[in-house]
Amino acid sequence: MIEVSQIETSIVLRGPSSSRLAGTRLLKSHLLLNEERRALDNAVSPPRSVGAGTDLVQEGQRTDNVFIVVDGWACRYMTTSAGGRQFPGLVLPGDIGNLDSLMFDRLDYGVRTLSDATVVALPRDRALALAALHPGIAGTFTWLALIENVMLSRSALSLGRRDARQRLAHLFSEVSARLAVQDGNQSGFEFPLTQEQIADAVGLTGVHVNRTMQQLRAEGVIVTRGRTMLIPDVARLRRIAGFDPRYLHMDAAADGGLS
Amino acid sequence: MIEVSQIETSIVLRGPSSSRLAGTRLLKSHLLLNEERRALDNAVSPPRSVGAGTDLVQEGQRTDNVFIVVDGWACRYMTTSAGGRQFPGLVLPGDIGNLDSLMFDRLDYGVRTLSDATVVALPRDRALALAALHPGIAGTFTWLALIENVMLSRSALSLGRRDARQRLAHLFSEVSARLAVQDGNQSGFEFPLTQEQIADAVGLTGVHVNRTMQQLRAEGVIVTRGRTMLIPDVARLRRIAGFDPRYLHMDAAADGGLS
DNA sequence: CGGTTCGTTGAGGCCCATCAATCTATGTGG
DNA sequence: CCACATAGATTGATGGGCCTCAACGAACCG
Repeated sequence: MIEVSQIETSIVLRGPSSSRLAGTRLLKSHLLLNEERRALDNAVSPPRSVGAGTDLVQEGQRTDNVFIVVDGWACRYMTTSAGGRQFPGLVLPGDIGNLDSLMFDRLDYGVRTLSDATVVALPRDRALALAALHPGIAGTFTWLALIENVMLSRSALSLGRRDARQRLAHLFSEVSARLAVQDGNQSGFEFPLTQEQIADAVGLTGVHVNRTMQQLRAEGVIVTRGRTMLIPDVARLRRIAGFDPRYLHMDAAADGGLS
Repeated sequence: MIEVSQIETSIVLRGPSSSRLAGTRLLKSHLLLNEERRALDNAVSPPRSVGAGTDLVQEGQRTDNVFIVVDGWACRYMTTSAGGRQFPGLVLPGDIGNLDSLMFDRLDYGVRTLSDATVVALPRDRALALAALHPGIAGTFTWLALIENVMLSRSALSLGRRDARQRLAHLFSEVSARLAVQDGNQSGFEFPLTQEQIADAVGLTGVHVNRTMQQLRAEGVIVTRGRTMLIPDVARLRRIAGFDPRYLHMDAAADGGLS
């Protein structure tokens, strides 16, 4: 929060509108020049507040906007014809909901808020125009897409080859790792997902998620109080999950980047 | 094949070396100018022939090259600490094996050939330099990354919410759809995967893949002869799989793109 | 205080994993 | 040309992890 207001004031000096993308993963890209950051910020719509459970984009719908969830949680969701639902990804505060809309006019998943959220829209044509003009912006888009790739690949390993206990441990590991970058390194964090929604994220049933989380609680691996989760021993959780934070590429400086 | 030789000759006129990327998905990008196509072709290493089962990049290894599988099949593979193996993606002829290496110096998966293959390497620094210089190349990289995103997301739905029969149908649907673009629309195609490898792709056991494929054969959904597969009724297969080819974004012209 | 959402618990069953053996095709050396 | 080895496909028996169905409890809310 402190960091956010700092960024806001520093940008207010430059343009007529305060920063709408402050704290966003897009703006945090190390590939961006400050000038490009400002250009992105100006290209984006005014923030909109939406309630939990509203569709930013419906499954299979077409859209011309890339939605950035400045605050709050959302999910990408898909459904089978039989009614099964799966979240291919969670959208955490500051994340982009539908980067695919940068290139494709139709989305094969939907984006829905899981909590009250404030959202900002980046029109595709403006995004593409900026990318064509600014190499840093273009590089940031691939960078963001590749990070999602990494998370989706790891998720495939979980869904395909891990049991319920490990899948849940992996989900909690990933979420805590992704949040840690934005919130500083706390061991407790907001986790607004319903058990049913957790089930949709890890490919299980709500009932089984319940039983498995009870087991994890009994072991002391996780502590839940209301909608907040606390992980007493992150290393242990990660050991259970087989989770290696090194491949999340959150600290971009450690990677090759533009070199 | 006809198309390939056309591209070759048209490029031979321009540069000293014949096209190394002909027929490759990278070169087929609709975002590319011919000048950019030539630049990419010149940035790439000479083709190398490798046998089946060789690692282009080992799991968790660092590399400075993006490998393009000009011919033959490969897979991205990951393993759990318990020894479970999962393919987050198949690399078909003309596909890029490790696009992630464009931005990250360390890969969290490995890339291994599934058949004899000829491979070409694109050094990261050269790729990034080209991307910074040519908007079409930069856009192509995001486009490729986003396509992989789509496939990974659909795979997540399969792994999380579909049974063995549907998963196999989905795999065969996707492979046939991806191949159709390159080979013309045939109903039969080379499918060099072992049943064990199919199992690694869909998150099942080799034994169960065997039984389920027998069922699909008995129903006449698929016909296998040696390493070639034939799908008598593609529509039926796709119905079983819940597969919608519209979201594969193979015919790029139909999409928004650069507009 | 009735309704709704979400968490929890129990019973029963199925899909798929596991283990292990057999069969077939292919290749190799003597 | 045959004995042998190996990789991959096939089959059977058994068990377990997770699903399904169903009910109940708890928290929240107008």
